[in-house]
Amino acid sequence: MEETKITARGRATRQRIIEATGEQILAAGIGGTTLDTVRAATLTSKSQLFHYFPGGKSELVREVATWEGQQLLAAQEPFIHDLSTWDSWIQWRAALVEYYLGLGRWACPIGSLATQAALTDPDLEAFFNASMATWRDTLAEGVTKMQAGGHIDRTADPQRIAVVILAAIQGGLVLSQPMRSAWPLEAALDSALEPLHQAAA
Amino acid sequence: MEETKITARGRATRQRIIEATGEQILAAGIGGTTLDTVRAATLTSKSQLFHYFPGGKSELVREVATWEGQQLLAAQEPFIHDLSTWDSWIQWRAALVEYYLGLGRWACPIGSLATQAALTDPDLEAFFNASMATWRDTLAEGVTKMQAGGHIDRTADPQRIAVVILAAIQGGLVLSQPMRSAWPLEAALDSALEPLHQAAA
DNA sequence: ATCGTAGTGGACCACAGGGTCCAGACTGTG
DNA sequence: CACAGTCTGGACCCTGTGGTCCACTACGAT
Repeated sequence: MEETKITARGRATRQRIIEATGEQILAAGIGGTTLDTVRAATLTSKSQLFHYFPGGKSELVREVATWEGQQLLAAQEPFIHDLSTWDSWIQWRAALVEYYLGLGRWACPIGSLATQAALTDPDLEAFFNASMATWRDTLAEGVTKMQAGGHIDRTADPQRIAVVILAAIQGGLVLSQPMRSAWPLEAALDSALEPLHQAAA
Repeated sequence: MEETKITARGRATRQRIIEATGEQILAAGIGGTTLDTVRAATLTSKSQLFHYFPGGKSELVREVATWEGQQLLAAQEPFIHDLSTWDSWIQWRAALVEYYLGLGRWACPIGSLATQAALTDPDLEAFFNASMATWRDTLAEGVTKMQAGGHIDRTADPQRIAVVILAAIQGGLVLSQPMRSAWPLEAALDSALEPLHQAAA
């Protein structure tokens, strides 16, 4: 998509639409989010929705996904690109939980979006795969640093540990959502980080 | 709901509808499952759908949820009601993975259903909460047995361990789905069971 | 045999919701 | 100022889909 001319005003409107849609999806799911409710929430018109997202709802959802993905990654900075010490891991964990807390809803924007639409939208599935892969690789990188620093067992597979941590996050959120409490997420996450802690201490 | 008269033939049709709907939901999500596709797959008519599920689609989905819930629990028998030895845990784990494998799709019928519809259907959310609670309690019971048998640390909180295990299952499935492989699930699950193993060995 | 009830078929309805169109207002650049 | 292109409003269309209705059949009981 080579960018067609877009003014500051236009960009703001577009962004407003994306964020409002993201909130609605988080609160009511993709199915519970209609173009009409988005239109109402953003004080826009149908034509604007299609002006900025010619591909319609599916394109809008994909844009929301990339936006939320950026937010999620940004929230973990700068710690996620360090992770060379146990203390850095602690800070990363705190920042992540803080991010989810700020959403006001115990759900991963990316994860829940994926489980809802990946079945029917191949593009979205690919995006989800890519997101998870880079996230996983970044964590694995941190594990490798810990190994290099001699803090933990060097024979362990960083990729595997990273996957276990991600699974703990996603699964923890699944349980936190109905319980409306952070503790399942924190318990799962801490448990997954335990091996790193044990060895580092 | 006092049961109205229902013959064997009727019960069979009803069950056929439930199972077919379950498969479609697992494959295409709730949104991707319409009454028409269910009708086609089961060779029934609209009127039958509403004859057996007067509450319409939402009632049908709830019935599917309870059915899948029963299946999920049944698949873990008899091990899940033992769990007094490490060996029993091993067998339980194998049975569970086997169950998910048999679905042909790396997703938890209960979990994915919940993340899709719990937001809009309070009844379904309550059902999901109840399912998770009993599942969790049953696992916690097993942990308690391990503690009583002196296999593991008695100061650990069984409920917490149970939640961590459930989170590993749900999260592992989230990652297994796009990767189309059992290993994320198995890695997450084994990692969560590690504490039990360590002490039991 | 007949009668009542469960079971079935399929036409039909209503409406939500995604998507289209066009006219008009705003904006910034020559 | 003029004009080109962006931005916006809102009426409109149309398909998909949940849900209703009614007539007809199958079948068990008395």
